[in-house]
Amino acid sequence: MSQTAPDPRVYRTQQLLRDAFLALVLEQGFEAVRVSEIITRAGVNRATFYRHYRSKRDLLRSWTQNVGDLLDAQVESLEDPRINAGSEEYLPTIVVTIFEHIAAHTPYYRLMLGRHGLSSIANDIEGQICAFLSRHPHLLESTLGGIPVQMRMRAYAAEFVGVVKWWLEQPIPPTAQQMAVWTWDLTSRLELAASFAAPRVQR
Amino acid sequence: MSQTAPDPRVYRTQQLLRDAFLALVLEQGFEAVRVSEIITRAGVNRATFYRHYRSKRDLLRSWTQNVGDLLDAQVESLEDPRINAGSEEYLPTIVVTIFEHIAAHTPYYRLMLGRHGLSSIANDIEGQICAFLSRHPHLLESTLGGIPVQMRMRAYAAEFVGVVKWWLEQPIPPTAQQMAVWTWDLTSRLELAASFAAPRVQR
DNA sequence: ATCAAACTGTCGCAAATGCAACACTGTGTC
DNA sequence: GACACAGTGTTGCATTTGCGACAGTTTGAT
Repeated sequence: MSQTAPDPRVYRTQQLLRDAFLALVLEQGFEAVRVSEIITRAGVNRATFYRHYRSKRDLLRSWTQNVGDLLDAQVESLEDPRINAGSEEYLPTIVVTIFEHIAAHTPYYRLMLGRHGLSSIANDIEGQICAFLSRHPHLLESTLGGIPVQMRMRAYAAEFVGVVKWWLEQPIPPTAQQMAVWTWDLTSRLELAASFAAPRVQR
Repeated sequence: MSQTAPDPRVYRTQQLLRDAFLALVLEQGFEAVRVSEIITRAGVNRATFYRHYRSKRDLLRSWTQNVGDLLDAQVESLEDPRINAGSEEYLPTIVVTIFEHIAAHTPYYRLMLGRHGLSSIANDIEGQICAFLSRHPHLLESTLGGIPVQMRMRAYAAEFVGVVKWWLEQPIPPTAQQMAVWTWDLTSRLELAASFAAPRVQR
């Protein structure tokens, strides 16, 4: 997991470049954006840009990387991700944490998943989610009616991305807590349905 | 007129420091704000702060200086400040320019003139306006019923600051153009009243 | 009065950034 | 093809900023 450099100057310039990049992509689309435009709007020198990134695509990769690392770090810092978050029903804190993470990075996720953004990246994000699930196996029952774990991860990832897309479109979005509850309910129902259906599939 | 350094880094840090300073003064008042807080919130190093300013008061002075210089530059660039700005009645472009300038620096002026800001600075600003009027004598008739020019400048300055304060308080403020028209009307009426009253005062 | 803690202001050195110049690539025009 | 033109990467050197350490000052508690 690559650490964001602790030097405030680095943080600043990267932030400036990302802000400029975000605005430009929303205005013109990813392909049309030029490095020159990014650095002009960010007020950053060309040489500085290339000291951080090799291209605009690399900027995007790096951004995704960092946001992902942040989520990982946040999750790692949880004492026990399986513990109830305080609501009456059972609900792992990790689910709430994830939605809070998205809320904290709304601009990024709106860019990546929104209708006018880089929705082509949604696939990558689903892949990242699968990787995330692999790193946190306690989120899934280890076996469930013989359905391959990989397939279940893909199903959950797609479902999750869809829900998040919907969330990001809401003018008055529900809280992260509320989203976590609903999403957890959904997931449980999926698992339940699968556990009923599985025997028949297995014959 | 001190120039703002052309180096983007300088511009950045000064902007960061001003933003942090503005927020902190509005939260706690000028006296309570500490240099440590400013630099922490701005994400700027202590040494850097002192390379630019000698104290928080100096930061304020410098900011005022810069905003004033900007206004001056804008006015200097006008071809003929006396020309009609496009409305049907006579209205010097310089008046519109001034209100547009204030609109462009609303945060600054709200801080300086607002109820919860540094209203103690209003005096300094009135002084600056007088100096500004001195540098642009075409804004005043050279003689008017024997009333000392200095006194008339003070009157206009006070009236102007009062109007601007009102403007900055409006939830849906009138446009700069509209403000210019109204203010110009007011001023004209002042000059007119004076020209009637003056003979009697002179005996 | 004394002491600790927090804040202020300054210093030298390390790291990041800006700048100007350069070669290189594509792109369209004649 | 020849050409101008705009955009891409790279390099050496100047400037700005961050960092850590330091001494002096203010503040507040005992």
